[in-house]
Amino acid sequence: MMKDNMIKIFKALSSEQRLNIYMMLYEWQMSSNTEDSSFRSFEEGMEKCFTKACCCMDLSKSTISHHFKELENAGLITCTRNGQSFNCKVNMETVEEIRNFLK
Amino acid sequence: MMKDNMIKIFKALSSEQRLNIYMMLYEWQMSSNTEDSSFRSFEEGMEKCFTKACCCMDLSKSTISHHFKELENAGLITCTRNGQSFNCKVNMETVEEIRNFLK
DNA sequence: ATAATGGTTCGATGGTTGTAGAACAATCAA
DNA sequence: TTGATTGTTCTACAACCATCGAACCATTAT
Repeated sequence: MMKDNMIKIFKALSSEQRLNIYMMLYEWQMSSNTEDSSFRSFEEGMEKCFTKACCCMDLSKSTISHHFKELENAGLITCTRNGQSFNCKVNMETVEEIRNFLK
Repeated sequence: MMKDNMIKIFKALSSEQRLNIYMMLYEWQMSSNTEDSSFRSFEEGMEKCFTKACCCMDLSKSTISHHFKELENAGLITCTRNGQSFNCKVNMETVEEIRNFLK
């Protein structure tokens, strides 16, 4: 993993709000994997995570949109449009690369 | 590990210069462990790392001092005064805690 | 005592970032 | 078609941050 990427990643996780979003996504993803989600493949990712995030957090839509883009740009999550909203999934490979970077 | 600590840590590592310093310290520490350092205990840490950092980086002393403090404040390194200069060591426990935070 | 060395602290400054709101675009429902 | 829902983009602003130089403090050497 290039150093510049690591900087982007650390920067993305260094904002309280972004870390909140990331942790929420992480936990939603974990729990949705054990719940009844047999109709939805893992690849599709969590549904309506933007909307859910907006409900949980006291921030404007534009700000939350901005934060999602930062997380995506850092490679921490991947978002795929699905009609009006989008689905989103945490990139476990990136998490693993951070762990490796830290020896 | 508290979330607030993680934010501090990520913030500390999200600056290019600070990440440079941290990586230098890390590598100095690793190499000094395998070299002839039989007279110096591990606990004492790397000697004159501030001076060494000043030589390697094109930044003013005050800026480098500031960055060292940020790394120390985040718990990533520990500095102990030794006369005029100080010794410094990377906190491996903190690295391990980041790895654990990332599942 | 005086000077030199190694870091720290302070104040200023320019750049970056987090945030909101308004206007917009795209999709869906009636 | 019209209106509602979901999210994006733009502009603006305040807060924060990286950086420097100067003045400073503490330790060591002369």
